[in-house]
Parts: sequence; C-alpha cells; structure tokens
Amino acid sequence: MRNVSGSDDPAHGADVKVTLADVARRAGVSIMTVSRVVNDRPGVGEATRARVRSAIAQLGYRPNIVARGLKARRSRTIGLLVPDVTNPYFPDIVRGAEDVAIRHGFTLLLTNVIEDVDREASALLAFEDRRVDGVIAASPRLDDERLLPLLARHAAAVIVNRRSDPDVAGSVRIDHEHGARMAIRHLAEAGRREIAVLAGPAYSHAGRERLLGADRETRERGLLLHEHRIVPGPPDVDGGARAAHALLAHDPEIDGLLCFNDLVAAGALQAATELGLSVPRDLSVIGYDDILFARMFTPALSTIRAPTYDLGRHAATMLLDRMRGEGRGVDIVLQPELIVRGSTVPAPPPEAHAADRTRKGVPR
Amino acid sequence: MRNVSGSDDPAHGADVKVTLADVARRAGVSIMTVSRVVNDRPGVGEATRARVRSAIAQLGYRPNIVARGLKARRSRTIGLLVPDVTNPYFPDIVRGAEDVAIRHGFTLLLTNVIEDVDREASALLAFEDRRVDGVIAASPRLDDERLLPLLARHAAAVIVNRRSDPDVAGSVRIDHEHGARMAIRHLAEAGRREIAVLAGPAYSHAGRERLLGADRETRERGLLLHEHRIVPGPPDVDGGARAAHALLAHDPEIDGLLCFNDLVAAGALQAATELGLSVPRDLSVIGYDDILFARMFTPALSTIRAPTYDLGRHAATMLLDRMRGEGRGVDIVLQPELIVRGSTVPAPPPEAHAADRTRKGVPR
DNA sequence: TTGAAAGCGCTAACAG
DNA sequence: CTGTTAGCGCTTTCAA
Repeated sequence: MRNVSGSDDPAHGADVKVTLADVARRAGVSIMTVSRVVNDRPGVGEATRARVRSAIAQLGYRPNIVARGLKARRSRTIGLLVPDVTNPYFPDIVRGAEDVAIRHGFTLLLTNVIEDVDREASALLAFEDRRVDGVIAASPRLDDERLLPLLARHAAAVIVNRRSDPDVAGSVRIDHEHGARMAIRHLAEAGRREIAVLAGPAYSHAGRERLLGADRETRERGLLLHEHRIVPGPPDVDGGARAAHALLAHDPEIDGLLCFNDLVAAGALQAATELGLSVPRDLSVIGYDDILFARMFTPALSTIRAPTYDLGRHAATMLLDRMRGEGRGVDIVLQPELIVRGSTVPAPPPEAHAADRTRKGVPR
Repeated sequence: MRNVSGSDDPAHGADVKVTLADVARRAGVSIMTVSRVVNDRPGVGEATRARVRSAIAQLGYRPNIVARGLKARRSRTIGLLVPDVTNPYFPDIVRGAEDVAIRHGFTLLLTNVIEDVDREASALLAFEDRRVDGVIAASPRLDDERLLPLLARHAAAVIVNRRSDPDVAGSVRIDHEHGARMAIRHLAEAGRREIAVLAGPAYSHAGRERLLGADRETRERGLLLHEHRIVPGPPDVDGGARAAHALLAHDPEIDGLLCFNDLVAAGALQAATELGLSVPRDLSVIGYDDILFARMFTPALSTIRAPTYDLGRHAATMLLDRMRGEGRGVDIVLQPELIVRGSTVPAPPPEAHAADRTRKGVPR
C-alpha cells in the first residue's frame, strides 16, 4: 500500500511509467473508462469503478500531466515571477501564493529574474511555452509597453505591487503612497527636517509611488525634498550602503532617511556607522517592508510593514478566480503599517505591541 | 520585429497559438523541415532555412514545450525541492541552481515543502507527474527508506546536504561534521567549557552530522556535552528563542551555545537578552550558515559559513551531468569556514577579512 | 454505462 | 535535402 512503485514491478530505475492503457488492460475495461474514474467523472458503474480503482492502486498509476496538458490545454501550473528570492521580501509572497496554489492542486513554476528586465520578458515567454494556466508577476520591472502585451498572451494574469489594465491582469498591491507618507510623517514628528530618500531602482513602480507619497507629504508639511537628495540604486544591502555613503558624505545636513526597502536601510545603517554618525541621534533611518530581520539590526529598524504573505495569498486567489473568468475588475489594495523601532526614535517603545501579531516565526 | 504576437494577427487575448503547421504552411514546406530549423538540426538547405526562419519570425512562433515533452520525453525542467525559501539559507541555493539551469536552457520547478515530510514526498511525485528531467532535493527531511525509492523513479537526481546511494542520486554536501568541530574548537578556545547545542529538527541529516562533530570534538577536548544540553527544535527564529529560553533558564551554567543555523542563533540572542545575559560575556553564541544578516545582529553573529550559492551551482551541474549519464559516483563535499564575530569573542576582529570576498550583495 | 476514433503539437524513424 | 508515417498519453466527441 505504501509502495508507490506498484506491486507487480519494483520499478527500480526510472522510465517505467504506467499509462492509462496499462490500467485499462489490467481492469479489463477501455482506456476511456479509466480516464473517467481518474477524473471522477460520472458515467461509470459502481462495480467497474471499484475494479478500476483497484487496478490503479495495484499498478501505482499516476496521470501524466504533460499529456493531459497537451490535450486539455491546462497544466495546473502557475508561473510566478519574482525579481530576487534572495531578498526576504519575496519568499513571503512566494509562500502565500504557493499555499493557495497547492491547496487548489496547482504547482508553482518559480522564476527568479535577478532584477533584469530582459530576463523578465523571456521568463514570461517561457511560461507561455510551458502553457502555464496563469502567471503572477511580483513587482515586475518591465514598463507597461512591454509587460502588458506579454501578460495579455496568458489566459490569466495578476500583477503584484503595481497598477494594471484590468482586462489584461488583476492587481494586488500595497498602498505605497500612503506607506511613504506615514514614513515621512513619522520622521517629521521625530523632528527631522532634512530628509533624503534612497529611492531604489528607477524602474520600480512601487518605488515611484513611494517617492510620490514622500514628495507630497514633505510638501504638505512645508519641508523640502531636494532633488539631489533622492538617490536611486540597487535594492540590496550593498546598493544601500554605497548610496548612503555617497549621499551622507556630501550632504551631512541630512537627518532623516527613507529607504527603498529594509535591505537598503541595512546598508544605510552600515554607512552611517562607517561615517561615525549615530542612529537615531544624528540620523533617523526608516526602511520599508519589515522583513524578518529588520528588528534584529542595530539599532532595530523602524519600517513600513507590507503584508507580504497576504500579498501572495491574494494574488494566487485572484488568479484562480480570473482563470475561471471571475473577478475581472476587482483590484485589491492592502494597507501598510508603520512599525516604530530604535532607528528613528531614541527610546524604542516596548516591542511586543499589536503590530507583531501577524508575523509568524518570530518570538513573542 | 519586436512584436511577439505575430504580424498577421495582433493576437490580443490568449490562446492564439502558432503551431509548426502554421509556420510550415506559411513557408511552403513540411512541418518536419520547420522542426529541423527550430531545433537547429542539419539537413535543411540554406535557402529553405532562411525562408522558414522568416516565417517563424513573422508569425512569432514559439515551440510548445508541453507537446515536445510528450513526444521527446524531456521537458527541460528541473524540479527543485527546498524546505523553506523563507530561510535565507535556501534562496542562495536556488540562485546557484537556477543560474546554471537557465544557462543550459532549463527551467526550475520550485517547491517549498515547509518543513513537512509528507509534502516532501508528494512534491517528488508531483515532479514525476510533470515529467521533469531531474530533481534536486535540498536538505530533504525524508528518511532514506522513503526518499530513495522516490528519487529512483526519476531519470536523474541530486541530493544536497546529505549522503546518498550514488546509483540513485548524486550528492553535494558540506562537511558538517568538520563545521561543527570548528565551531566547538572555537568555543573551547574562547574558554567556554559548558557547551550546549540547539540541534534543530530531529529529522535533519545535516543536523545529525553536526551533532556528531560537536560530540566528537567536545570529547576529544575533554569537555562534556550533556545529553540534556542537546535541544532539538524548529529551524527558525521562534524555535531558537523558545529552545534557548527554556535551556538557559534551567541551566545557567551554560557558557557556549552552538546553534543549528543562524535563525536559531538569532532566537538564542533574543532569549539571552530577555534573560539578562550578556553575549559574549556570559554566553558565546555561534550560528551556522552565515546568512546575509548574520553580521547585522547584535552582537554580530559568529558562524560557520556554508558556501550556499556554490552548493546550488554544483548540484545543478551535477544533475545536468547525470542526465547525460555522466558523473555517476562523483560526490562533492564542500568545506565550511569559520567566521568569527562579536557573539563569541569580546573584541571582534576587523570585519573586512578574506572571508567576505565570496559573498555578493554585501558592502566591502 | 461503456467504448472507438480522432487528434492536441511535436519528434523519431524511415523514405524518397 | 525534404517529406511521410506513426505515435507520445491523454481527453473530447460521438456512437453503441
């Protein structure tokens, strides 16, 4: 019973695949009957059904998804595109999406495009070649001009972290403008007036929305966000360190720094240390995303928490809906949350507040 | 030219797929000729080849990998199994494997089994149903009894972080026994005598090897590793915090702690803080893996660096070899490296030593 | 309730 | 150099 390889044949070594025909022969029925049983379709007598079931079990039959996909035009596979799994922001999205997908019998084809737009485009084509049933593009960097036609060729698509044409793809995103506004407001309330932004990759849509929010919020507070205090750069620790170093060395007036994400913020914290600046005394640093490690930095990083797992979960759910032709025109916008820690204010509030309740895998 | 959807038909919306037959008709040749051109096979005149090429370009033809896989029995897909992408240890492996795979025209089917052995087994079967060309199992938790038959059904397989029967699967692993020995030696040389181990999941093979190394090394140094100072637990921050809290609260003598991985160590650092212990004064903590964030903890975490990216790279290379029937019987064992930071010794040495050279995305 | 025939899009093997 | 035939394992359609 626990023998996956069938009882007739120990099936040591590969390529001894049992087909519908084998099962049919064994059960003394036609291959169509077996197919019906396998797919739980009506039109098979109880006795026959039982006989077929037992043949399936004996032979250890498993349907060949490739063959099924060729005929039936569905693969029960979802293509998931992420810029870089190495950034802890994305694995949470992956897990959210995967949990939903698996529960519905789908498998994820994950592609990591390493922050490379061309690889992004070719990954989308590769998904198509493999006839995935739908795609989720997490934080795509391609411009609409190139992205939308590529997505339009898929039966169903969802974009994470960016607005989209609802006919082409659903959209699940975070209100980044609001997130950036919260961050700026927090910096301002901490008394910071000379604010700079490490803006991340120029092609990031989320980044642009945050910049918009930061710009508006500073303006409304009568602060200035000088253009040369908006510094683009790669969305990783190294990129953050370099950008922050250059920025702070040339412009020591800066006392508040909003970072593209927590990795960039980690780099900024390092740069500050190298330059002999004390955080938060001389400089307040706020990140974005609230990755698991943000609270372990020194000082612990204030940040804007993005509900990443939910982002993935909603994206997959929405995709499944769209595959069934439902839910077109539904967009989901999730609200981020301000998390205050030691990198922006001298005396961090007690850590164990309500904000920590949604995060799994973290003590308390 | 840049029009992916073909020039005849704007092909807005999905399911307007161009087939070999379409191209053949357009080029006025047989479908076999087109197939030869697509696959860069000889036996087609230059003129014809050019004509076919242009038809392919005009129609935006892309081969249907599903159909090809059905006939040719290869999908150019590799199944990659990881316990949990949320642990920064694994994304590095993923990237290493993916870089190699993509360079050779393969795609990764990634499955995250969330530290669940049953999901691990079913993921392996799902790979089979999809007729992947080979599988890489990263740190599989299944016991040999269950794992090996599952892998044997695949044409090619590689196990990461664990020994294996070379007929069934290749093996790329880290010399964990040695790694644990280095860790213990380091603790001992720092004057620690009362050593405990947060051993991670009982089913982890890597964990067992490390325990073996720790046990031998302590013995050889005339130290004792009491059985009740070996505490299993989940391999995440939360698990580490709980285990460390319980252990240290009941056994305050402990002055050296070897952790299953850096996440567990992070939890241990938190627990130490909660218990009012100063690291490294009262307690030295050493992790394992050297994830990107280890250096950002407070204090910065001493750890055993595992060459993760290389692990993935070698695994994929070995798998590709085995698919071609080469390299059976070749095992790869990589050596880990001791990284000393502030969590084990009071005065951390200058950070920017040679050890940092292999790690990408980190300043300096 | 059951089965036979046709074909998804492609490639291997053989013919011309 | 080019094309024809057969068939991968399955599901859809239609007939019994």
